[in-house]
Amino acid sequence: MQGFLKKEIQNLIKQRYNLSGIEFKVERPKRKEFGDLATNVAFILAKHLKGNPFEIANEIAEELRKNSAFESVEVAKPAFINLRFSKDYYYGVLKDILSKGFDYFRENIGLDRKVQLEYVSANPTGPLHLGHGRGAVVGDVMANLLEFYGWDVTREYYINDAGNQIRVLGVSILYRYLELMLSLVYDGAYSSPVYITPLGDGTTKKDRLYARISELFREIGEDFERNGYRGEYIQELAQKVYNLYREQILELPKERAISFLSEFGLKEMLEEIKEDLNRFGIKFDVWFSEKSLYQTGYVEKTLKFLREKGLLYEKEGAIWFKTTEFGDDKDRVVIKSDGSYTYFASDIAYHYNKYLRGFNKVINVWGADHHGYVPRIKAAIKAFGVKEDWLEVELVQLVKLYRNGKEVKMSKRAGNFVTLRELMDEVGEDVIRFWFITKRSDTPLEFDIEKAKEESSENPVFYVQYAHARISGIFREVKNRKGFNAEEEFEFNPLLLNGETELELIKDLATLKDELISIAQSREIHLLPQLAVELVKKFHYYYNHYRVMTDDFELMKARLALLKAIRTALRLIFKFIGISAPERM
RNA sequence: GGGCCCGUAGCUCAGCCGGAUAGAGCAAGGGAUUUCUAAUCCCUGGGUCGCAGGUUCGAAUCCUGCCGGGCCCA
Repeated sequence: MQGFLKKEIQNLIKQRYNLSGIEFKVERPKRKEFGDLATNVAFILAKHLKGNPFEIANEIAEELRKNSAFESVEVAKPAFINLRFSKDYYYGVLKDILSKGFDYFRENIGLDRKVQLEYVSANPTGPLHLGHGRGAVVGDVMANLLEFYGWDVTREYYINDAGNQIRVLGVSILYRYLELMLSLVYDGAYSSPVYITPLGDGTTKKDRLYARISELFREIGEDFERNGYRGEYIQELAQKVYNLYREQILELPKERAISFLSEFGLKEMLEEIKEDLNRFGIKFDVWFSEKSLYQTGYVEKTLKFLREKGLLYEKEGAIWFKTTEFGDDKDRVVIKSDGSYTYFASDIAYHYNKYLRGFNKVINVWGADHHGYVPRIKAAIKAFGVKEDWLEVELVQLVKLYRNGKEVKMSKRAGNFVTLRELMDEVGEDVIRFWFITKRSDTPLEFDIEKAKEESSENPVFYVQYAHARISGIFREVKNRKGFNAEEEFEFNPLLLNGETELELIKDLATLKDELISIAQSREIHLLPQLAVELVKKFHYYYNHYRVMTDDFELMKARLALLKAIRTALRLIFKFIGISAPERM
């Protein structure tokens, strides 16, 4: 609708004023009296033409009046142009929605270009927490929108499986495993004859187990104290290790044991993360391993590329990348003086890889604590000779959790954090998904568990879902009592929908497409819940003031048609947000 | 010390590429159902848009400084 008007005006100013490429706004005014759509084009033109805005507005209005799609075109002081579409136009929209369904709202804006979205990408060293959950929803909803609007979308999770923290995971599991073994030895689990029969040297198998446990404790104890992960999940992993391997881990040399447990922990954690995400309605097309970048020589290849461009140099035993040449405020190390690679090195390689895979656009959904990292990765991209806006970084702020009005402080190291899984158990996936995108993602989100649960009846999530359930309820009853199946296609007379609320609802539906497109383009997904609430609010009003199921069969059919169109719109928005559309509540 | 983000109703937040009387949800108070689901609807109150300047016909919105909160880096 907006697009239609915008084009009309653009043509018009080209013809009349010989201007093109003028940026102006077409929007739905806050007040009904100002019409269905309003534009500020006259203000903008006045600046270009150095003319009187009011006069220009009148000139344009005069031209627009010739178009039969508009019922009225008015100029309001200082120089707004307010338009009203004809009823026929709106009835046409309603019929279109019914015949096309979701496709009415579709438009190929992406032009089938390839876009990659990288999100979550949590280190597989612990369960997903709420911050990850927020990033997950943000990434997923963006992907849903872009996919619908004509982009060829790849959803990707980058697994940090190459760094030191994987080793720390192994150390942590080993430590807890040792604790477990120690308590078992004490509790007499190893007191069968096999273990207590003296061996040739006067010791027993049990003695040797005990000695080995003590030895390993001495070797890794300090490391664990300093860096180890403290969460309970580590104990659970240790228990799993014991169930599978019993005391066998003790027989391995220390480093072998650590790397074995690192691998074990990594696999287990990834499985859990996948399960959680699955339940949260999030599926990735690609799980991209950082380690693979080393194994396939990608990191080397990328550094070679940079070296040949003269962008690497040595200083203080380390290899540096001249990111300052591309706008960073200092150069960055890619290979440390001990010869190991930095995370930055593999990140550059990863983005080089994305570039070579031919994506037209790449969107990274990152935790906001990485914001200092953006200039250097952008620098790397510029070094590839790629335009800066090829990469879009969407920063997602923390989720502050409240319980009983008190903030729950979370730290992964200290292990006292609430996991996404726990929250899903407690308040449900739909509530979380909805709430996580009600705020702009770059500002911190406060999430009160008690509120989300206790005030469930006043919860906006249920408010919008209830509308869907109500429509479904009407359809059920109409079928039961009147024997009319509204699910099938049927003819109706739109002229019967001339109540004020009915026309407003149709207008809302007509505007919705423009709004969704705008959200997809600007990535302002926090507006989706607002859109849903606005539409649903009007629906609930309608429900309370108009009766759908009546003896006037023609009127009933027309109203059912309207409800069906609303339901289509709701389902589409729910699909984008990723929440369910319940048939009854 | 440098950089980034935020400050709007009692609370949580929209609005911010300048435009018409600054919005929504929650919370507070009052009302609505013999009818398709009351998880609903209607009405009411509530604001120095952090402060001070500047730009402009016009500023919550843009610029500068300050105050307050958060994050990153050194």
